Amino acid sequence: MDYTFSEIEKKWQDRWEKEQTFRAGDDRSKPKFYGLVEFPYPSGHGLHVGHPRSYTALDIVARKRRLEGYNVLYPIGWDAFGLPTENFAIKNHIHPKKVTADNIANFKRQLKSIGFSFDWSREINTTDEAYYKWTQWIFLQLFKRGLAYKQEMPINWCTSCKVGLANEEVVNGVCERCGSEVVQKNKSQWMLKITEYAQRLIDDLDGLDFIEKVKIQQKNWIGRSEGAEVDFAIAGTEDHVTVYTTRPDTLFGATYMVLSPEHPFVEKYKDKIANYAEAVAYREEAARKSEFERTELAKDKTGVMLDGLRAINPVNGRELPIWISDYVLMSYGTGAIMAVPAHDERDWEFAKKFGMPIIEVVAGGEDVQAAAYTDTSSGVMVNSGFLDGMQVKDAISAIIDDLEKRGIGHRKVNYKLRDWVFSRQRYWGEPIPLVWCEHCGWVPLPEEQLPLTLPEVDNYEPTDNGESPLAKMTDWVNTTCPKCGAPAKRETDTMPQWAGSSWYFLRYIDPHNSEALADKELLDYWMPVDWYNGGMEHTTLHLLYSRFWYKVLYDCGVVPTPEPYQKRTSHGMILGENNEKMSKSRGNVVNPDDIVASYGADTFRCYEMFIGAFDQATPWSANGVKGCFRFMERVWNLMELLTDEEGYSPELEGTMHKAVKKVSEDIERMKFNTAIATLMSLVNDFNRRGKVTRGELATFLLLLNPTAPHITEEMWERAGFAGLLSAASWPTYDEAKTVDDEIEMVLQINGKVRGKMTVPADISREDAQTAALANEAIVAQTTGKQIAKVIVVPGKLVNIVVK
RNA sequence: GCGGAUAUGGCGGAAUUGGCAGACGCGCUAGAUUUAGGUUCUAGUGGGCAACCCCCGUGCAGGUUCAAGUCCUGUUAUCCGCACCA
Repeated sequence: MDYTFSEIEKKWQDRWEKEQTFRAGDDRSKPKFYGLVEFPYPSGHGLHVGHPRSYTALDIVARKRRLEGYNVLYPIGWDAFGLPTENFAIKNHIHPKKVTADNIANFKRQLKSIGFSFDWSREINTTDEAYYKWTQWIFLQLFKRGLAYKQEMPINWCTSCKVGLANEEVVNGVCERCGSEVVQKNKSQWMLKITEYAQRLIDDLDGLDFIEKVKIQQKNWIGRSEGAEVDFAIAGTEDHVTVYTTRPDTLFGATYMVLSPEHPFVEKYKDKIANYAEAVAYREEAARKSEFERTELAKDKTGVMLDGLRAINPVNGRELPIWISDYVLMSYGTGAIMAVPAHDERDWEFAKKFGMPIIEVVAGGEDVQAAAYTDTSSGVMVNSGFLDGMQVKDAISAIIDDLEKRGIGHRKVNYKLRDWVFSRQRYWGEPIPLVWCEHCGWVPLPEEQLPLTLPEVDNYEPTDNGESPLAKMTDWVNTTCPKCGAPAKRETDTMPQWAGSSWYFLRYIDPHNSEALADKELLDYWMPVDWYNGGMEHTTLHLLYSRFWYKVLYDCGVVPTPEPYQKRTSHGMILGENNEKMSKSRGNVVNPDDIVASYGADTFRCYEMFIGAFDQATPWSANGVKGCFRFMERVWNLMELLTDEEGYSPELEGTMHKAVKKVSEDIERMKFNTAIATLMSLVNDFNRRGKVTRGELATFLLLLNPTAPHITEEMWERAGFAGLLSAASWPTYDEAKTVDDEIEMVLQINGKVRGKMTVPADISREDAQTAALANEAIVAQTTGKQIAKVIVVPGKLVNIVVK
């Protein structure tokens, strides 16, 4: 009988939809499982083969959990606001709303063709008014708690298109579209105070089951460092400049100071700075560079010494020259550093280039004139007054105590994490629900006026002065102050795409609620998300942003737990056949539709899981897909080997119990490739023996079902098993039956395999040693040699050491 | 630069604790079946050797150990992220 996968898959997909097989239930007495995957951005390119890697993995987990008796929530939706849609709309004169609807329809068709067990009744879309009403509501909570504020921030500005650009749209310092120069332009932007949550975002990671690299990456991104702020007096003034340093112990080694080119002192003391014009020119040059370029260590250090401005080292009264240089960033610390070239690589390079003195203050390294001595953990202080002779650790405490006593410095914890720039000068995003009133300042819209909808207009193209396209829509912009009733203007910037995706997992719980973002009791039942899988590239932005929002909602009493995701795992990228990232320009893109059409969804799902280690990048292979298709055919042909015996036959009993154990454990560890390998071996065993019993087939179909749901349902039905396979129970195994009575032990001489012997599994050390020494192969090779030692590893091997 | 990872046959990968390196799949070779084969089945397949024995073999160089893909030291190469892409 032919394996007619397209008919079979259509049949079961229709059946599941009709019977609502995968709808999350209301039975709150059952244990719940909330599995989450990152909802897609519905781009015009359609589904990428990378999406199903994540979706199939958690689909397998979700299906297994249902078979294990859990009430499972496995939802999907659309993260539909965004730049590409807006740019496509502008270019082709189609409204972004229409573009979005078309793209979603296509994505939905594709996802359905793969047979994911999503609860489609909970589908959400971040661009729906009923959805973004609550995105706006959350923003208002942030605003009311003082976590949203306005600040001048630089944006990328294309001098020719006269439009703000995303970093991605800036390629080598020029505009991606027109090739013109891009400069940094200051604009007042809404900011969210994620830094206020920095410590909690670090601390609360401890209780979570996140893969270690995610935790490490988040911690490094937040970048907590302990150090001190120290005031350096400006010579000839009452003023001082404050620096942040993690190495206050090296204060005696400071030989100059460096300010960020944007540091306010450059303006403040422009009259004292003889070469002010040169400094301004340098600052303008720096403005053209991205932060990435500026901090690159490999590049040549540049800078300008401020002629006429000098600082005084508070510990020894020495006068220090003040420089500006672009490797010092205004956005970190205080925008000013003390330079200790002997013990900091960047300072050392700078000092070498500009002939600044290098003074050793920690002894124990090589010659500091030849290279900076930075890892000073075993060093001892020298040339440092009262610190001399101390260990670095003690010196840090001693110097800070001294500075604090004198009132010119104090301990300070800094975070690399910066506040979240929340404004976008774009049309296709959530409007920010605030009104500017001359009398009252920024006034939030009353909650009953939400959602503040995006005006439906024909012209959503960028303005030529850097304002959002909404700024041109005067009917919409001009309003009255909700507080005093005077004429007022709406905020015209919109929210970034991150907004809608920062809380979407909450909406799935109660997607149609018009009174709250979700019902409290339902939140109590379903939260936290039990298992969230997504890409590593989201670790430092989306994952951190959504943890931040969730914590704010927790502080507001809206959600029941301090953390949203109990478990976070991550999948590797699928590369093109040539081992490069898939992209249109490289011509190595694989379309999921083609695979489903040629081989079926089950083969596609199976291959996506068999392709390689789940957490690692792997190239696509057309031949690999064929291999999985052959596996499906061999599975299908098992029907011809089916006998009417119930249960497992004795010769395969151990194999069956081992397979159940292996597949069950492998799915939990996301070792999908080895789970499938086990199932392939099982089919080989059935074929080798020329039959499969009903009991064996039933177990096999259950184990394969999460991976290949259609073919297994069909075979389940044809074999006459009761009900839907999706409603059956996951098989169990007997640990005792996974252990063999007899095992093969390896015999080694000096660590090299020289023979094998079959012995009872529970053989004692002594018996194993005796049997090994009596073994023919061993006797032959040990005769005439002296046995120095015999090592027995029970159940594994005997190693005989001879001289 | 900072941060995160990876390196095993011709290829994707396997090897939960240090204990038979190469499971499973692809590809390849030979044979069988088939009107045909880009179908299916059987056997073989890390390298060296005619062959058993044996020797070599997990990026590279050292080390620890009865035993190292796995642990330690050093080193090289590649990939991913870097805050307005999602």
